[in-house]
Amino acid sequence: MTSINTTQCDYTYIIFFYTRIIQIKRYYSFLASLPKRISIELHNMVHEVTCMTSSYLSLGDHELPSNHVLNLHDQDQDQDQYQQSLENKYLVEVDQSLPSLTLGLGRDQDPVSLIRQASNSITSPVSSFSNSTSSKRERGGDIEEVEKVLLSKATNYIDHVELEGGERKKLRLTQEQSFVLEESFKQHNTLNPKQKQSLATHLNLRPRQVEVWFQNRRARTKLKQSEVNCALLKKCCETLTSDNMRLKKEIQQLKATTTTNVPSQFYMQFPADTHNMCPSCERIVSSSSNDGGGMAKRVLSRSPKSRSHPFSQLR
DNA sequence: TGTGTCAAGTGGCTGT
DNA sequence: ACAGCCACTTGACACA
Repeated sequence: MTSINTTQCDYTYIIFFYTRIIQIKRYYSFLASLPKRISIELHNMVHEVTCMTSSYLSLGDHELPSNHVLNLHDQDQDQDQYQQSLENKYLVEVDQSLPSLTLGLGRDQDPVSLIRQASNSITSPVSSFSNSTSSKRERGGDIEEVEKVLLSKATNYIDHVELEGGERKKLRLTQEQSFVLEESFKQHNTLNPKQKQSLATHLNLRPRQVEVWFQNRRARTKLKQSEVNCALLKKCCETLTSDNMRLKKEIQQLKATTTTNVPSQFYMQFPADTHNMCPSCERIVSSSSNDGGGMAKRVLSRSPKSRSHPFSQLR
């Protein structure tokens, strides 16, 4: 229906749109099984591509209404209508600079600038909603990269069909998805690319989403662990404080006793009645044993483990 | 309405 | 240069 003047087209430019059309068709077959509302979104996508390419894209049995088929001569009018209709629907990221053309390349636009425009309208492949462009995962500019980005973009339409007025909608994982991810996390808390890809395929998520889930899950685990450690340290601190108090009292008592009954040169040979081992660090803090050993002796017989500090054990 | 949770964005660091 | 990870942050959402 639209005549394509290939002499004016860069081959890259053709490949770009052709790739996108194929991807959308691929997604359409998936979406065909989903509720009508999702299908509406797909038609919007198709419409977008139609706008961009000015060529009619057939979707098998689900053909677009005739008013969705663009004509080179009424693009501007149709563009306005399209923008208007988008505002009433659930579509994401309506780019005002949506390329109005075109494989036919009329007016004063050149293929290179158009393809740049199209690429710029595509946000980060890792972001479902953000318009920010600073992601370091967005590197590369060849067709293969563009293809990946487009694929991601198409997926975003599926993931976020609930979007209204361009607002960001939070993705909630289903119980099944969470369960599978949890089970996987129990087996290995990091993923290699193959595992990531297979999980993503199995759960119908993007690999990036699986990756993010694992990152957040590791962070949660770490946070929980540090809370446990904190509680443990608090307990240890309380024990040490009370031991310290008791020791001070006992020292005072000892001083009082020894100064009256025993010559000072025998101080070190007193039974170490008031020392025992700290359960965590195994340092001698006090004792209630009557084994007859002196404090010096007990300190010397300290376990080699005492070199490791309780705090380090908690790490 | 305040708060907690969680998916996702961002920037820095590190290993290859 | 790039990928992967982490710490920190943001924003949507659920719930009391």
